[in-house]
Amino acid sequence: MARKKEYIESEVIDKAMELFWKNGYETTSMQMLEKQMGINKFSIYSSFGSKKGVFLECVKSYRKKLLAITDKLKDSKNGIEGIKQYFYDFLEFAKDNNDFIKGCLVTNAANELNEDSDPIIKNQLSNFTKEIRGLFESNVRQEAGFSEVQIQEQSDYFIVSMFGLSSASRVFNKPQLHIFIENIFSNT
Amino acid sequence: MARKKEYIESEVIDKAMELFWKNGYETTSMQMLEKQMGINKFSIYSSFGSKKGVFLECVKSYRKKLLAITDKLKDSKNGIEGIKQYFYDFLEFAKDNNDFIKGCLVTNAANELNEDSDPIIKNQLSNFTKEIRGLFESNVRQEAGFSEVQIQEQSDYFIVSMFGLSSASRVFNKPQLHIFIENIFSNT
DNA sequence: TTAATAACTAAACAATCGGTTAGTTATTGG
DNA sequence: CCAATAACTAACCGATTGTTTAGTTATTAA
Repeated sequence: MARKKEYIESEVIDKAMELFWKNGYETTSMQMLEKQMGINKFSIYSSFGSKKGVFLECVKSYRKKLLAITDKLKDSKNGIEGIKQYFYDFLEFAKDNNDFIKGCLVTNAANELNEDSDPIIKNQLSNFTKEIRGLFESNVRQEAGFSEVQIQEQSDYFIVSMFGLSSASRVFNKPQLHIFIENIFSNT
Repeated sequence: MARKKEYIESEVIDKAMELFWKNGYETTSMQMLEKQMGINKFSIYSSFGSKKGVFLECVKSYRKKLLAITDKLKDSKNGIEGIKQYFYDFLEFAKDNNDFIKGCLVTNAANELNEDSDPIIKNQLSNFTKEIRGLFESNVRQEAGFSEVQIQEQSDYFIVSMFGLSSASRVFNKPQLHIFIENIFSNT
């Protein structure tokens, strides 16, 4: 019927993901995406429609990759200790080939947001954050003696710590981030 | 001799600061700066040389404004309790007219950084972070029973929490951020 | 009053932004 | 083998990026 695609969409998305992860949304240009994905603009636009389309597809793929880690968190009956393990697993997940810790793709992008940001992207990132928060909540709930209010407080605290871990990775090195995690969980 | 400037440099810098604070470095354009500062490109360039020049001047001014809060932290003999107060003071400092919490100008900008970022900006932001960390350290040192290693760990923990507070402000509201602060200090 | 100086306006600069499109190349069913 | 179809290349789009510059207006010392 017609010519075959010379690339696999899921593969080029994972390549694009690296860029968004490292640089955020705005700083990543179509030119950079062309180079990194190894295909040209036409192919990118015919496959994903727009830059936003590429990004949202990357978020989807990122979410999928995170599932392996969050599944472990979901299945663990270790309560807050399970969350701690999640933070360590996440740190491994979030580093590139040079041990540079990229933080969380989603929280990095969330940090770019302001009142005027694209509502679709805003919504996607917000939903993602809520999803993780829900996982934290159900784990905290396993712990004895917490009221429903305290459970929410603790979960939000862990979410905010995740943000901190993410932003701090730009300034701190890996051992320091490990100290950070130890400190987060030192009072539980 | 010649015509007088029709603006005061420190005043237009403070106006520019609002933009960088809210939007970060990249997203803030010269066009936006012109409008917000109330002067045109020529004046901006003749006063500050470049966009980078404007930004670095903003960081300087931001640092000055923060001094009022850090001075309180420096003079307090309340140890970690003093740091807690600093976090609350900072939260007040970091909100705009609509109660939107902008986070920290410096940590917001730090979050944009990657390996390829401008080394001058990178350095300025890193120095700033170190300065705050130093303040935290001297406050933690006031507490009894901490080893030198523990003092550094605690200080880094507070710095990272500051990052978290900053990034999280994009997603959370003010009451939740207050809960976050309470949680940070609940184990001390 | 006038010449010198500096701050102003506004248009333009090359480069890049995200996005499109005309024309060519490869694949496949009939 | 050939027409139909879709993926490719590459030039191009208008808009915007940070930055510069030519020309005008205001100020002041002489």
